[in-house]
Amino acid sequence: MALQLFNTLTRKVERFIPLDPAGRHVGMYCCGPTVHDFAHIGNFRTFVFTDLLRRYLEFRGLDVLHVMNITDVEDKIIKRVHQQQTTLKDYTGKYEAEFLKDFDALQCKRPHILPHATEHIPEIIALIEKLLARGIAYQAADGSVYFSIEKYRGCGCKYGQLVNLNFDGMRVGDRVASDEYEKESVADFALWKQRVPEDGTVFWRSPWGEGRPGWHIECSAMSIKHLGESFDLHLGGEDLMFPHHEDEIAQSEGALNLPAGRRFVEHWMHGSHLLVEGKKMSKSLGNFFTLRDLLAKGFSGREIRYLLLTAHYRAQFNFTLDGLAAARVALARIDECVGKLRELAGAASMPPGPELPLQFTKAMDDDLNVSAAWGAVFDWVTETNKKLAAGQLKGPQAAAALEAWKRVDEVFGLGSPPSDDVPPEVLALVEERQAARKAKDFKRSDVVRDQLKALGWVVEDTAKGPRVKRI
RNA sequence: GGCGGAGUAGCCAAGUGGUAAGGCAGGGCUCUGCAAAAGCCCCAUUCGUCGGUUCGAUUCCGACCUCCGCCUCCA
Repeated sequence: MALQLFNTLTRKVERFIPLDPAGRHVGMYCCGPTVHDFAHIGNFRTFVFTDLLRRYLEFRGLDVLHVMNITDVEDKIIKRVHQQQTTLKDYTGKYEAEFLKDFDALQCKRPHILPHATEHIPEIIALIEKLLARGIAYQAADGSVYFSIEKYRGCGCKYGQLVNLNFDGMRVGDRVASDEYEKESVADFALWKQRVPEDGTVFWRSPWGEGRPGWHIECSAMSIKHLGESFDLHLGGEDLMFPHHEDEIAQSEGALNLPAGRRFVEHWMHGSHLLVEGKKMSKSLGNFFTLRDLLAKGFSGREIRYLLLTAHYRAQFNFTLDGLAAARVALARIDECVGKLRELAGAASMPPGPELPLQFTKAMDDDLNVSAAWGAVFDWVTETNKKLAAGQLKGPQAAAALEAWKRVDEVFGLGSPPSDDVPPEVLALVEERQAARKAKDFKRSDVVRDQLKALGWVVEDTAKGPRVKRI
């Protein structure tokens, strides 16, 4: 079977075929964070999804160039920079660093390129100039430059590729109507915003005067620069479909005037939102968790990653702490099994057992069906545990099983659980308990076990002696 | 109002025109001094509701109900 992925352009699951004639290189652009505040785990759901896709493409032998932008200029940022009397760079630098820290904690692979909007002003200006030259953009009386959807359509281009648009049926927000009245048409959007006093020190020179880029143009400029005029994959959260991605297509295809049959992006994919108590997690509703909130509750980045990876990317997913607790237990089951294999395998080295990777690939080829993939993993865990319990696994077989898991985990990216550094006082208690057990003083040994529990450790008596684990 | 998505056991969640994967929780047993871990067994005659097509539908079609998202900054 071949890899199939859902494409928002066609609303169908399609065979994924790279543009590269050799079928090897894949260009992948992900809409990254706007660094105006701490990101919440709803935001990170999308990044974990893009990480999963990248890793799976690599697992399938493709050579992925992964680009994720950092939006470091935007209305909210400008407002806060002004309020806090700081500079754009200081303000966004802080949140970018925090973002990347969380990104790493969730064990996402760093994109190969992390372009910043503010570092691509010349490319943005050049793109707008192309649109003006083609007559698709215009400078309005307020000095800002807008994209004309009417002119764009007049060029034979289609506006409304990702969503069905029916402007008559749309509820045009008050904000759009009152705020940007200089536009020729309500649906037109800003490419370059004329500088206003509230912008403070945040502005760049342009052929149209001082100002700053509109929201959508940065992604067009940066993706074209780093991935070319036509590339394979563009990803983001479902809320970006409209207007952001629709406008990106319009700007890019409008400016590039691509030959017939070619398009800006071949394959668009959108991750569904994370919900909290059945509602969208968002800053404005205040019902969000940041990664640091969850870390403070004692959960690890890898447990959160696991939870986010158990839901299909196109399914809305209701985030709850109960769900996270259940995920912790499920993950521990895998860890327990893999840990035993690791112990048995020792230094033995074997090629991977074929069954798990085969079932895994079958599941993931179907538009990243992670539920089926986890089903394969847990079937494998049960099988492996059975063999372990029966003493049927020797070093080489354990090594082969372990290698199979490693292959799969290159995609899931869970890695090993952090190894426990057992404090001396805990070790002392373990020894004391063991001595009591030898002396058949079980009352005493149970008291010590309770003491260990109070310290946050469980002790397991195995054939090879006692073993402690952090609770 | 327009557009899109979803309703499967206590919870999470796959799936198929031929009779329901997996995880968590729960119950019983084995192992254990007792536990833990692991193993074995049990846990949806049923897939929002009502119709239709069919030999047969949870899976296809229609209507309805409910929920969510987008249409406005937003992953």
